[in-house]
Amino acid sequence: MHFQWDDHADCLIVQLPEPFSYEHNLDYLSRSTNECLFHVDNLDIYKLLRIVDKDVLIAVNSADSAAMRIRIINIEDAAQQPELLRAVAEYVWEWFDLGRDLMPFYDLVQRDPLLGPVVQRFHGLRLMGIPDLFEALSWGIIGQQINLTFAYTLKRRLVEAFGTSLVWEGRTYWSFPSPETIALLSPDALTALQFTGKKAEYLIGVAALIAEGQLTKERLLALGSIQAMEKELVRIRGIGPWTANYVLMRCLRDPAAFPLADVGLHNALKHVMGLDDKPSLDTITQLAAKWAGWEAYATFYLWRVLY
DNA sequence: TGCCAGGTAAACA
DNA sequence: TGTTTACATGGC
Repeated sequence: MHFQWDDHADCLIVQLPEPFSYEHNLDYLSRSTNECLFHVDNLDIYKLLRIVDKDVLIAVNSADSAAMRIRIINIEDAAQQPELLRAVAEYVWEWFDLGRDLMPFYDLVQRDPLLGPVVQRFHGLRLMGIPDLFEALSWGIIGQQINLTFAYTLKRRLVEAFGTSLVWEGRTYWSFPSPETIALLSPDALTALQFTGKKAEYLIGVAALIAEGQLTKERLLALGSIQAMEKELVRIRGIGPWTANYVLMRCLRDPAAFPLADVGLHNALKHVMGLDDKPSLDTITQLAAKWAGWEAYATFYLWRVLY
């Protein structure tokens, strides 16, 4: 990771890899007008980060294609805090998956009749992540078996009820609730927000595991293989194969993670294949064999054809 | 207005 | 081990 503080521009500079399309990433981030965890304003992305008990409001921009500029809005002497700068740069680095070399993926699928046109159309798109494990698991659980529009509504209710916020120039910025906060809730507090009883239990259970320190990104990553991580995640009540792979894909950053049961993936394949019905799981498994090692990226690119 | 939604656990055969 | 059903509610 390369980053430096630019005194003249008063912002953090993170070098961008090739290929990288800020526009395609921004399009992805703009897909819901009901997103509550960041705010896209023209070419700026505003986001509130929690960095060791401090609320840090950042604005990300990429005016030129070679670098990302990150303003740290609410902290006067950010330049004097190297740990803070590093934490911010690392967050953005993970969020945009800047450490990934995309060329092996493109080499693998550019001649694929299904994926070839898709990767060409969204060239430079990165798999936008959810670096925080609790947020990633929560978003997965929230999204189970409901439409995305409603999922965004539920997330907003959760965040606005239990998250932390910062007001800046008339706009309120939110960060995701801490697992410690959610672990202490009774299911009633979540069913009141229209969570189902089960999802309320799942979410509180996961929050407790993380709050107690039993479940961490580091522990999962230390297991080494994707199979071992998936097995460990699926042991947790409320986390099935889909959620486990969703989290492996967007948080643990395994490019071979594959949420096979994903309805969005099914509909995207139906669309690009020109089918009348969604393809069967067997058909998808056969197709995905050609994307081996890059199933997560294939899935993420395919989602883009729908929204 | 009925079917569908970025599934999972639990019951059942 | 593999299949079926309840969950629960909003969106379109």
